[in-house]
Amino acid sequence: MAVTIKKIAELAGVSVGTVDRALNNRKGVNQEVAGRIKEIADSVGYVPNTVAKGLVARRKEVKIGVIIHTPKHAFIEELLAGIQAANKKIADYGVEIMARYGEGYDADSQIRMIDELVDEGIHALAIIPLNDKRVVDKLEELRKRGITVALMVSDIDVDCLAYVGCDLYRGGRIIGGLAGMLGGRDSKVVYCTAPLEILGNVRRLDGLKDVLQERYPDIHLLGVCELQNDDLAAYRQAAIAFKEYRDADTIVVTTGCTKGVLSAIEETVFEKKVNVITLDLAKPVEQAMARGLVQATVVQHPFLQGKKVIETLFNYVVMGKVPDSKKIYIDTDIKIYESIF
Amino acid sequence: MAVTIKKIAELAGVSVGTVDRALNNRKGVNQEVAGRIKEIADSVGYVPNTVAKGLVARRKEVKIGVIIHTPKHAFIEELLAGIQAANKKIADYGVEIMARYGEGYDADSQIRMIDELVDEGIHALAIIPLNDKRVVDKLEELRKRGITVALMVSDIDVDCLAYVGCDLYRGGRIIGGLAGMLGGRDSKVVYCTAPLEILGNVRRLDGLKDVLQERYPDIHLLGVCELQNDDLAAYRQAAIAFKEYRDADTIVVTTGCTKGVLSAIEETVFEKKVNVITLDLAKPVEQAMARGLVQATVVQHPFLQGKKVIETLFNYVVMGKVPDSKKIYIDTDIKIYESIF
DNA sequence: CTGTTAGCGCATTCAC
DNA sequence: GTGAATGCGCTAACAG
Repeated sequence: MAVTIKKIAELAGVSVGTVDRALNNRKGVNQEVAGRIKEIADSVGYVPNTVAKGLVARRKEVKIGVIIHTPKHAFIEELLAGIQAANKKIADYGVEIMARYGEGYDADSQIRMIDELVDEGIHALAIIPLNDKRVVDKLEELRKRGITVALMVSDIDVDCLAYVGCDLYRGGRIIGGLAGMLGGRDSKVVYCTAPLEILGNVRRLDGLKDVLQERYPDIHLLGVCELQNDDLAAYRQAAIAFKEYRDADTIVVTTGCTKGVLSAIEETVFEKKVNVITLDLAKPVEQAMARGLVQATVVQHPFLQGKKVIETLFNYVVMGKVPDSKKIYIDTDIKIYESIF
Repeated sequence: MAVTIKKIAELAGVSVGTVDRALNNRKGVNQEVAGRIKEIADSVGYVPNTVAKGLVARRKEVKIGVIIHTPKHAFIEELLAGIQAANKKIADYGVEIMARYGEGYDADSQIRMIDELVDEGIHALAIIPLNDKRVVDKLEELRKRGITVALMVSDIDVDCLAYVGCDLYRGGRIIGGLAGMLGGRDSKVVYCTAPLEILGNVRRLDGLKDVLQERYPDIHLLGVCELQNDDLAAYRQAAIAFKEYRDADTIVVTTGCTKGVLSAIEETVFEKKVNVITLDLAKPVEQAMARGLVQATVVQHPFLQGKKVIETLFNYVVMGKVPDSKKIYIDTDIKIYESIF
């Protein structure tokens, strides 16, 4: 039987109320008494019961805001599923989640959403942040107002509770490693990326470039195509680009809209057979893997990312638990045909 | 504010006790009343509060037994860490974990451990089962006695709550796919495996063979070395085997004791440069990756496996939640140099 | 068959 | 500064 505040109260010869006040550093306790209580708690190895704490927490409803300000692709759907899963788990603690979606990469619009949620009284916010000074300032402002912020999916430079998501720089390195492994030492690579307004996409590209330079100096990065997050638009842009890069033998696709790009690849006549490396595991990618077009895909576990952001915010806001690290990285893994079929 | 049994009691014009009895299908409730209560609960979308449930559960201490009957390698250490992590999370519910370790692959010894734990009054058991009829029978017996059993790491054919672990057959397929990807269509593969008393190891080998047959018919599986789970012994056995397989160009190491085998590889003069594919991410593997000996490693997330088994048992025994599936598969992923460095 | 109540461990409020 | 009491939602034991 684990030790409770009641037992500590007995041992210290005080009431549970005093123990509670002492252990949680609340005001209104004699310094000496508080010290003695803490010592006793320490010596008996007291650990507060999170379940009971949770039951109590239920009394004040907590609202967590979510802002996903990017087109809704497979990745985002999975992310949302993860958020929902976490929500289900913590609903019993009286936590409510309020989500806002937006398309495009407009900082003003993102800021408007933040303000909306603040008006609705959120206590915490999970956001895929645009890399814009105004957004940074706004998030700093929230922090000052006591609203806890967690970044997800893409990290930017702002002081907040934590960033939860993949290490995208490493993701880029892994892609680079795969390119080297599959394409050989002197292959020619074309890199397709989602818009670089999302800083994570920039970092990923950096990772790739660094690996190529460090470990595969003979690989030639023919070009970088920044594609719109829309299947048709991406298709058109990619089709044009690939004509220019006909001597490519490795194509990397890190956009959310793989479908259009994959079509463009299949319709382009390359000089040799191309290896294709993609990001995540949407249906189009699976199908392309099935028919041998895609050799490997680098997965970022969006479901887990969504689940973890909410859990992190919940643990802090409701349970008072500070995350172990400011960077909560989700693994970046590699899947091949046999991983799925 | 979510709906509680109290509110349902009000709506139905009965007491909370009756609602509790009705919703949990306990005896001693009028059929009609029970039906009405269930209807009301349904219509208002009642979801029991797991936190409150947990607090109550704390009154009767629950014991979960753990049997790890295999040498303690890095994989097992991680598995244990996962079990401990889960334990920490559920200690607040009054759950205690009692672990037993054994070396070797002796079914009698494993059965003895099971009996010991049963004598100590466990309510549930997580076990890495040996594939032996007597073990199967013993586990069936536990089930009949009302002790919930979950298998971990290696699946065998016995009716229990669930198997939690990787799909090892798929793991074998992934290894096969990697071998094909790295070694080329006509490479020569040597496969080193941990003892085949653990059925999972057999399944993994099956997966590899099937993939080679289906997708890489020209790859030649030179030989299968069943190595002991002891670094020195494995080293000696492997060194002898590799002399015979000097024309190999791909070596797969799926033993827990990679260290000995990796040394043996480095000391053997192969006819060409060999690609090495390993299992999991122990220190020796990392180091070998760093110096370019190992190209890829297939990871099985032992930490997660351990965490998940305990959570699954807990959810069933304490919270009454039946797992969604009898097979709870943990992802099998691929890591390369850039995944780590 | 049904209602009432105590209590799981903690936080909070109100007395003192 | 401190103690006592109440309640979070649920289960179990006891009363009726």
